[in-house]
Amino acid sequence: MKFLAIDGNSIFYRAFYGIKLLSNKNGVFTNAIFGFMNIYLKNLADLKPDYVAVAFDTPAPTFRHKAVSSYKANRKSMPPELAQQFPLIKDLLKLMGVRIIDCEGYEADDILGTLSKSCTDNGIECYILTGDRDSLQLIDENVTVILPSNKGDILYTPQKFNEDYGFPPANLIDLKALMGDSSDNISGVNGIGEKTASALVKEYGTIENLYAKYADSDLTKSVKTKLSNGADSAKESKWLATIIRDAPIDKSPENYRIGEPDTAKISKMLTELEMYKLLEKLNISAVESEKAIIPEAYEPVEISEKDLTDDVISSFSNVSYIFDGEHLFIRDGDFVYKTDSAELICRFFESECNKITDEAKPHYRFAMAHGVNLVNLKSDLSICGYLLNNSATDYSTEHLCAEYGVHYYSENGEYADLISLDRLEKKLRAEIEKEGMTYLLDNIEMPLTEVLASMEHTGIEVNRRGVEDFGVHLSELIEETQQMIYDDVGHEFNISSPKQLGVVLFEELGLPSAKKTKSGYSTNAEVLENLREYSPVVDNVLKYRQYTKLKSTYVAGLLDKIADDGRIHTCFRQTETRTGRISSTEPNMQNIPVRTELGSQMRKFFVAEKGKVLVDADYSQIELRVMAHLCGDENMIAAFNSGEDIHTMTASQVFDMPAIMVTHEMRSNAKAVNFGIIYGIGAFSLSKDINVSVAEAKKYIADYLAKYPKVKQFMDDTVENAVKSGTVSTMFGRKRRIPELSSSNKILQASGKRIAMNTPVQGTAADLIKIAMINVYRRLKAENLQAKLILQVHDELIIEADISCAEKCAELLKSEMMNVYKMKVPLSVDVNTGESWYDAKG
DNA sequence: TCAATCACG
DNA sequence: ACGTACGTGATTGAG
Repeated sequence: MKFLAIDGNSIFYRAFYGIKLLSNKNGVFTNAIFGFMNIYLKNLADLKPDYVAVAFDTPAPTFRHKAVSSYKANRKSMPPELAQQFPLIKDLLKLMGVRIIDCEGYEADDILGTLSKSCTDNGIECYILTGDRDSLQLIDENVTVILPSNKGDILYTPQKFNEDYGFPPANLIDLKALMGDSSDNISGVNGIGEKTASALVKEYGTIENLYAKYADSDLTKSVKTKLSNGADSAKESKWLATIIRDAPIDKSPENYRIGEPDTAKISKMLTELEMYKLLEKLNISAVESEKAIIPEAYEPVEISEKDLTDDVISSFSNVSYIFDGEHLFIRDGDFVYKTDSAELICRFFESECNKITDEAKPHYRFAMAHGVNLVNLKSDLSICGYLLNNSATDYSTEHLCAEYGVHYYSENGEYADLISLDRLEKKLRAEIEKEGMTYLLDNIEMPLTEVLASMEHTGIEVNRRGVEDFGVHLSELIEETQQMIYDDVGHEFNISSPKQLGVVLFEELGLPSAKKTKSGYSTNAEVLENLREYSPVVDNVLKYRQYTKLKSTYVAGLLDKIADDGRIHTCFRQTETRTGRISSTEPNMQNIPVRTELGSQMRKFFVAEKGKVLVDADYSQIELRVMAHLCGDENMIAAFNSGEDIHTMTASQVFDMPAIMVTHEMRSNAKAVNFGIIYGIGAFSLSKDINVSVAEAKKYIADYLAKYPKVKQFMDDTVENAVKSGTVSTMFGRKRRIPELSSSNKILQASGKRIAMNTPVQGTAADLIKIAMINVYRRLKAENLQAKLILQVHDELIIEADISCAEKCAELLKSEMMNVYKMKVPLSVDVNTGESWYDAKG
């Protein structure tokens, strides 16, 4: 028989600090619960105990016999994010049939001490799970202590303890009696540290034995004096360090037998906490959870399978379907139709019936690859889920069902997703309507999916030879630079390892002010930039970094992604970002180098195919214009209406002088402030950015906000609103929850405020370009132009157009982007045409 | 798997 | 007193 006794407080603390802050959509924090359960479940699986107890310190401890231990020393400063999780973990454990135990006036480890003794008395194997090494004193042949750690748990048996400490576990309290423990307010013997204490314990065992013999021993005079002076303290310390083993608690192991879990309540609780991973681990399906929430949503669905035919397809009016690229299932009421025939699948996609599905982009890709149109797709549930909660990572039907309390028909086996779709869709639609996002869904996100699919499908041509040659050139540069670094340093090392590089720069070469540290020296570009004058190595390291970045991420990375048609087909992700932007992966086509001369060469290899050109258009300062529109500041609007360079105009207005008097530096500083405004400005960062004192930066910001009072008004209102509602939104109703605002952590709060200021601006700009993309896509199609939209880079769109219609496309593109929405300031668009992306960038 | 770094808007 | 601007993705080294 096995007994698992857990120090609840200690493990819970470790779990909290070991896992980044997590919360559900109501702002209830869950990271400690998650971490605790991970540790608990792992040990449960490993040990398979018959009995389990989780001991907690009493909420208002009155420890009569000893000082508070380390984590309790911090009790006053226990963050509310952790404190609020205690009742939850206790409830959860109880639901899992685990007994929670505490005892007025006793610490958790006293309870463990008592339970472990009781186990020994009853011939039961005892395992103590704790993060507190104090408990190691409880180890004996019958009692094992498990210390969880990232590298795997450490099991302390008497043998293992002896190997580590060099004496038996029972003497741990003697060690503490001598060396003390500041975190537990145990004083020990003054002047005796870990080394001496350890040696003494190894030699004498207990302090009683030590004090009986030390006077006649060959210990040094100094040690003898210390021991003699500290005799009382040693005795007191030993008593303090000794864990109590007869606390007044229920000592009968049989009363700690693991009970039956209440799965219904567990799944209800974990669903509310949005802890789906944990549900999965517990092997409790989400089904039971929403049965518990809204049982009325569940009605059994009887399904008859039929084969799909043309006649059947033409009879559809509203259906849901799933498609994995090969197999199509369609549900029409009580009937499920399936087929693997590409021809029938295309027929279905083309048919007029209204369709809902889980994730539509691949379906559009399939249709395009087969030369047909997927029409009347009304709802993509992954996108619905994204609009309702853009911080999730999983928008699968099963997940969404769990989150929104819809029955997931897992009892229908392979049809579970399919059978669940229509109910889920109704629920999500209702939520979206409630949140005012129906327009956003129907008129922006849903139509956009097809546009993105088309862009992915078309792809962009790459000059493979050019990239390869560039790679060879880079290899030469890398080789040269590397050799120069090795020569200067005097030996070889891995320049790409920040750790090794840090040692070389700051220890071997002795470069100054290794200011920034965090698990070592910081060696980022900003730090190195300031060290250039000290050694030629620094400059070469910066070069090496640039070359290797280009080589590995861009040359090698892109070559790897060129498809058989000689083009790159990136994946645009529509449910990824918190602000509403789209992202690009495999490869990321939104971070191709442009800011440096060498890097921008890469863009020469992205080309139009023969007989075509690239038409590139980008918005200038769209985010600042959105800001001007949103806040309605007359001065800022006037600056944009003047049509002059906005940063110069800003400088002119803020410094109150004619534009012609604005110096290069003034413009550049004004530009930095303009950027800062969009990000939720801070004086410190601005000062670093434009290299002035914090005080000066402060003045810049103050002057700016004084000149543009409605900007300040807008920021204040937005933040105030965000704090009240926990949410911000864009012009088109896109929402973002900001749980950081309800954190007690000031830094997180401040970050939440910046997010609140930035998201409406960045998000609205994202909405605008999405609308423009849809309009451009439709016009190219409607006007039958030999041209395709192929890339989007946040404020930039690229069309590959037949030379014959390039001019028309340029006009169309510019006009659709400029006139996408009537704003209080004009939207300015620069458009250029060229053979390559490099050329088309003006 | 995570941290550090750096590419983009 | 604290840490220090918003949003992404890919690669590398190291645990």
